[in-house]
Amino acid sequence: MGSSQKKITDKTRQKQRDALIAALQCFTEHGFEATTIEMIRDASGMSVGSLYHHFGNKEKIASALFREGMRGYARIVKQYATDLMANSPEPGLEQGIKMLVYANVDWISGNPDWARFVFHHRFTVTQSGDEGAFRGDISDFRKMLSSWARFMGVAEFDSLDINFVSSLITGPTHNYARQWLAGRVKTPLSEHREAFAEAAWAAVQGVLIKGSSTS
Amino acid sequence: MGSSQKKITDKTRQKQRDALIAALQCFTEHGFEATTIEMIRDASGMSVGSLYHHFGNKEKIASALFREGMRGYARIVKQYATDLMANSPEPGLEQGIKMLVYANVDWISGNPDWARFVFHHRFTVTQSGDEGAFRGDISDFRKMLSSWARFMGVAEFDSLDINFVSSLITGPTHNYARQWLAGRVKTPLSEHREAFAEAAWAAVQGVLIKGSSTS
DNA sequence: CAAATTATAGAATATTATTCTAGAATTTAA
DNA sequence: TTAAATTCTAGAATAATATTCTATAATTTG
Repeated sequence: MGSSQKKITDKTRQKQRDALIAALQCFTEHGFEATTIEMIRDASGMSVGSLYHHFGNKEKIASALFREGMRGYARIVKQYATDLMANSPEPGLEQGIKMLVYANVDWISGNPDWARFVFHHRFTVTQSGDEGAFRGDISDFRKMLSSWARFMGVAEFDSLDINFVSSLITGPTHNYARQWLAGRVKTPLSEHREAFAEAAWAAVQGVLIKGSSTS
Repeated sequence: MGSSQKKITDKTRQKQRDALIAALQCFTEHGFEATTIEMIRDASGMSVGSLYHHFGNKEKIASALFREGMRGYARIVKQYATDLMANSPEPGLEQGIKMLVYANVDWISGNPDWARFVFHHRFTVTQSGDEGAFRGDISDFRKMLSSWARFMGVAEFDSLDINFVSSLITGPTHNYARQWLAGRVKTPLSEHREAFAEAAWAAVQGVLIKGSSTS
């Protein structure tokens, strides 16, 4: 592919970011379907032409937004991991897993609009347009998990499907988060922070003991 | 509201069902956004006028589809619960919880297109149009869970947020299912059937022991 | 500074959802 | 059985919306 690298200055990058925030507000308020380009134009102050110049089409706006959201998510996970390593010289698998739950709960609680959008578009976006762009972002968490396990010498982990294990860890949190973000449950996700961490650890222990779920 | 009850014959009900199946195929193949009314017209053999006569608009087609999907899901859960009661006179909480996981895994595995659609639209649909219509459907599972717990005299359950507990049980399964349905993981959900059941039980035990997660 | 590139604007166009009108099929009620 | 009422079908007409296009302004590069 002729990757005709356009020069993008910092100022325009910031404008794009602002436009994405405006778009996110629209999506949050009206949903993706219902927001029109016109609405985004209004909210962002950009012209239709500029929006299309920068993003290509509505789908790609969502795509860019998704990637931006994932970057924020990856950032906090990395941060928490770093902190854990700094504070405890020999963190166990339990600490590692709970840390992952905390990072998830905290990011979602602190960035509900981003989280709602990311959850809702993880599916849609991935199968359309510029996939390659965020291939890396998504798997950050997974890679971290497996290197953790390796680092801590949990041999049983190698025989487990990494996707299966991460579902155990984040599944309940994400499931509840979706409900909470959609307003279908009132008790904030954050109130179950500790309980989800405990449950994740218990679940992983459960399969490590039985241990026959090879992939 | 003037509930001007239209008379709906069995034949037309069947036609509607057929149209919904056709719509589901379109959505499965192209995604909701990308499928046009025209496509659904083609696939269903109906005219645009008929489609709008029966469903109202594109969103309502999705809504009807969602409800149809949820009915199928509720049916299998009810079935599994009945079978469990029939086969074991005094089923424990462990059996009950594993049964719920099995029902979920089996329905999703057996109806991937429906599952994909339901997962993707649980959010969208709920916040638009005719909400009341499926208020009941969705909560079937939850109600069953709490009556199970009551039936089995698990007192600790009363102090737990029912939404929290059902996230523990179905969260990992659904999380993995989403990935699998989107083609992002290859190992079929069904291969982890037993492991997810074990994990759910372990997770619930984990919070029951700690038990301080009151709502 | 001049050429080249990138950004902005909004009108023009194309696509798609929705509405509308007329008539066909079916049901209801006598 | 038949006529009125209701429901269904069809596709053209319309409206809403996404996308493209053309022109110009701003910015960067050499």
